[in-house]
Amino acid sequence: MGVFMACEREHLTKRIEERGLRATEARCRILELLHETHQHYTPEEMLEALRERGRPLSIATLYQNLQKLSETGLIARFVGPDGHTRYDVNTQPHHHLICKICGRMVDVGVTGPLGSLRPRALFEGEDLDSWRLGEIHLEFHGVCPECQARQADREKPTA
Amino acid sequence: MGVFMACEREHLTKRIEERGLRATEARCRILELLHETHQHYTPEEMLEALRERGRPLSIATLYQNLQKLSETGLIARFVGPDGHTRYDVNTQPHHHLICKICGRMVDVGVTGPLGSLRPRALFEGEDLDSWRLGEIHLEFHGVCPECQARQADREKPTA
DNA sequence: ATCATTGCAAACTGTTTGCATCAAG
DNA sequence: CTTGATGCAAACAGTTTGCAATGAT
Repeated sequence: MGVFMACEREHLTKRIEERGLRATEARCRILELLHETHQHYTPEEMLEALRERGRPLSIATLYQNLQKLSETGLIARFVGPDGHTRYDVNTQPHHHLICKICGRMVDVGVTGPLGSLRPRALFEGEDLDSWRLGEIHLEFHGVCPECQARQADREKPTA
Repeated sequence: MGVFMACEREHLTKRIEERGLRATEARCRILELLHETHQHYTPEEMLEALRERGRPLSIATLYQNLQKLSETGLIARFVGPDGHTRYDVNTQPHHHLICKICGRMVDVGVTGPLGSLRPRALFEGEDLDSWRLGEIHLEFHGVCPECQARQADREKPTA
């Protein structure tokens, strides 16, 4: 990973400047963090992660940059099921796989007959047929490998 | 609707007391609002709607009651795609149909082969096979009949 | 020299809490 | 009369903004 960091930095600089923004330290470090980890950080978590990786950012600068980066389409803002605002480097449409134990969220695609799913009315008098339908966004819920292992640990020792 | 209001009130009272809460005016009025409209109100919107329907609730009382009602399972709290906390009388698992113009959200079921959908990894080294998969939650995005009409109005007059 | 960016502090929004008052069983 | 509910005001968390200092072109 460290091997192509310098090259990454050049690439990032280009992508940032293409959008008419100055490629400052702060912006490069934010994008690096997101690209390297594929995680969906909250601003608070990002602040912490950036602090650990070297000199910290001011909270105002972080928010200002998250705003610029997302309004120029370099990152995507969304609100997780926990209600916290999070950011994703993956600006392509995609789905989410969410661990119901630890809350970890992974970007995924989908295989299967997505196109044949249709909404079905739950209340009388609701006219779904007149809606013009578009994209479907999926949330897969499950338990991640790490949390399965943790559950297994908790059961076996006593057996 | 007004016909079985009194009966509704009795029914609500019973449901509230079953959960060990006192069936106060405030609680009945909150549940009535949600049951009658099937809407997904934010606290702010609820305050406004309740004000219009008669004597207003204090904001603290509203929040306190939304907390009690959702922690006892009488209503469900969730965070909409706009990031606002919303409440739903439908505590059964269900999906959402969302108008991408006005943001209106309708509870729906689904028809089609939901069970044959599988998440697909988007990054190398991501091991989805070891996840234990559970429920899938769908968000159908589209344009509601009202917004389609509004769009049509905007186009035709000039033609 | 100019204009974007930074970062402090203050403002603001949505939500929760402490507490005195009030009302229901 | 005891316990839960109400509602004001204060506290709080997350986010945005005004503005002076700084940095990049």
